[in-house]
Amino acid sequence: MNYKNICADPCPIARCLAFLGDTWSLLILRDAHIGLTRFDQFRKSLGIAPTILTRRLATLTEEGMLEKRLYSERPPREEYVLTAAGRDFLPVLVMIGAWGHQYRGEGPLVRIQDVETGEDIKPVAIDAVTGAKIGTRPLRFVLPTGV
Amino acid sequence: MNYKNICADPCPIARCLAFLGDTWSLLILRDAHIGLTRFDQFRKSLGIAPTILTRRLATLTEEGMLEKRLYSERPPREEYVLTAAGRDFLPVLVMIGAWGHQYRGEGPLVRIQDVETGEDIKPVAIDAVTGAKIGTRPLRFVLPTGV
DNA sequence: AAGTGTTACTATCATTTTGAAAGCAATGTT
DNA sequence: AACATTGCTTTCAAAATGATAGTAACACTT
Repeated sequence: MNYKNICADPCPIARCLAFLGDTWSLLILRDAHIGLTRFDQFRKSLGIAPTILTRRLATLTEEGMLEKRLYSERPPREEYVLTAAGRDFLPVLVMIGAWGHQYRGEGPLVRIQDVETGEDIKPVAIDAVTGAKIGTRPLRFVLPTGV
Repeated sequence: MNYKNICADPCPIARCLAFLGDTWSLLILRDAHIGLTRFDQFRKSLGIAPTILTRRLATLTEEGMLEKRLYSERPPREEYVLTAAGRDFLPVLVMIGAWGHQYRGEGPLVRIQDVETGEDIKPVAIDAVTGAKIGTRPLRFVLPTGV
């Protein structure tokens, strides 16, 4: 299975992992949600080699998670800001964090707070149709008809 | 940043990506949730090289997402089944799928149905404290005290 | 009993990706 | 004029990945 095959895969999870399935992309998105926008901010935060960072930022931009924005004309400088699609990825990061909190929670841990209440959030994924927590009712993965 | 550093990272997201940040691990977990358990099932489903599959299954087992179970004594044969931690990862996969459905939804797509109602689920991540959808209220990432 | 099939791998080696270090371009600052 | 800042690119070694072939342990069939 190569990149092209994955993109044509009818599974929406596979389509995401086609460009997010690597060591850095999700961490870059995490940092973007924290508020980082600039090349050197990402580089210092992650300790990532600049070659790789260039490539990842380019991919995330092509895939519509980030967009470049000129923040200085002289000298010309660009930063990377989240698009609507990138912002809508937050629930995924939050759910990953919730899992990590439960199963990899030893030692000091970053927490996510609601700014207004000042309390740690308790992320839960539910099915809006039934209102049930995901995982409490049996689910079925359905292939598209005619495949 | 290397593997060890990531594991010691106080961010629960980073701790997950330390062992899930690659092309295959999350796809293997997806297939495990669909019901696959055997080496050749994963291999055929994903088109992954057996060398890599061996390594990924071993890592996922070490990290407590899967466990080996003997399903035949003669000949000795083992399969890989989800642990509680692996099952609790479902919300993450579902949220990734929801994002992919919204932003990579062209063409025929796998859908996730509630078995009892027979309807497609509509996954939403909420904060159980405020009841608000994640992304509708400002959040803050808080470093552990004393760091 | 010999040959064939099944399943879960391992061995080998070429290709691809990653990573570390240094350097560069365009400019502001002193 | 010299140095600092920022967003990269170049170079090359090291590590990961992938394709192909093969193996081990057995069951089943003829």
